[in-house]
Amino acid sequence: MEKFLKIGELADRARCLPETIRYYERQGLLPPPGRSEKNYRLYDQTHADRLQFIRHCRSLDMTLGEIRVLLAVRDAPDVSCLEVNELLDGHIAHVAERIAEMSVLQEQLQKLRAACSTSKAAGHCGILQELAKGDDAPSAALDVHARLSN
Amino acid sequence: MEKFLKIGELADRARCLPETIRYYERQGLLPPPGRSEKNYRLYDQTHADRLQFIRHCRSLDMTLGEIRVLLAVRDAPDVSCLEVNELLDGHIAHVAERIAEMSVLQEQLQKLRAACSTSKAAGHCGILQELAKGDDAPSAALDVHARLSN
DNA sequence: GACACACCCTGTAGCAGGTACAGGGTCAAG
DNA sequence: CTTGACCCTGTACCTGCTACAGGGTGTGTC
Repeated sequence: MEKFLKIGELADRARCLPETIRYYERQGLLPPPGRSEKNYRLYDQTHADRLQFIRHCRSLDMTLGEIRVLLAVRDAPDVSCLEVNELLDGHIAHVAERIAEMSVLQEQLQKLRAACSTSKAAGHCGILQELAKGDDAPSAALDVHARLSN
Repeated sequence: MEKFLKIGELADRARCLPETIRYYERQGLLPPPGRSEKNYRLYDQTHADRLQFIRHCRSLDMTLGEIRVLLAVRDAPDVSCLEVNELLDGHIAHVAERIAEMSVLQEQLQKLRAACSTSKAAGHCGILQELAKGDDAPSAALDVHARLSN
C-alpha cells in the first residue's frame, strides 16, 4: 500500500507553497494527481520526484518553458538527450551574458556614484546632473531584479 | 513660441514606445502634458528632460519606485541629496549581490553540464539524473531574467 | 456536540514594467 | 476619397508565483 501525500505535505518536502504546486498543475508541469473522497489532491512518489526535479531546475533559474522541455525528454527515456545538452548550453550562455551586462552596469553605477561624494543641495548634486544627461552607452535594457533564464 | 512634441516623436527621442510614456504618466512619473484641440498629448522640453532622466535610470536598472524618489529630490533643488547618495549605494550593493548570486549559479550550471558530455539516450543522461536529485545548496531563488534594482 | 484552528478546495486579483491589442478618431498624401 | 500613419482610451497579456475571498473538511479540546 502506497503512502499518499496531501498538498501541504508535498509542499513542505519541496520547500514551496501549496499554491505553487497547484500553479504547476495548471501550467501542465505536474500531472493532475488522484483525489480523495473529499476532493483533496493525493500525491505519490512520482509526483514528489517530478516536483523535486522542477524545483531544482527553478533553483538554477530555468524558465518553466525550459523545464517543460526537460520534462518532455525525461518522459521519453529512449530519446536522445541532445536537446537537454543544447538547452543547458543556451542557459549557461544566457547567464554568462547577464553577468557581463551586470558588470558593465556596476561600473556605470560606480562612476555615477563618484559624481557626488558629499551630501549637497539637490540642485548641485552631480549624480542627479549625470542622470539628466543622455545615455551614452546605448545598451539594451537589463533587469537586475529578474530571473536568470531566457 | 515653443516647440511641442507629439507622443510618437517623444518616444522616438527617448527610444521607447508611446505606450511606455503613457504608462509612466499613469504611474505618476511624468506629469500629464497639455493637450491639443483634438486631445493629442503635447510635450515640451521639461517633459523630454524628465523622460530622459527616467530612461537613464531604467537603463541602470533602477525600479520605478527608486526613480520616483530621485525625481522627488530633483524636484526640490534645495533639499539635501543625501537620500540620492544612499539610494545609489543601496542599488550598487544590490547589483553586486546579484552578480555574486549569478556567479554561484554559473558554477552550478557548469558542474551540471559536465555530467553529460555526449548525447545519449535520455534515460542515461547525467544531467537529467542530477536534476532529479535534491538541491544540496539551499540557495534563495534567483532570477536571471529579472531586472537589477531592488 | 460545539467550538477553534488548521488544512483543503476553487476562482480571482495582484506584483513589475511594460507590451499588445481592440475599437475608435484624425490627418496628410496620392 | 481612400489608404496609411498616427493619436486616443481601456483592457488583456507576459513571468512565476503569492495572496486573498468564500467555502468545505478534519482534528483536538472542552
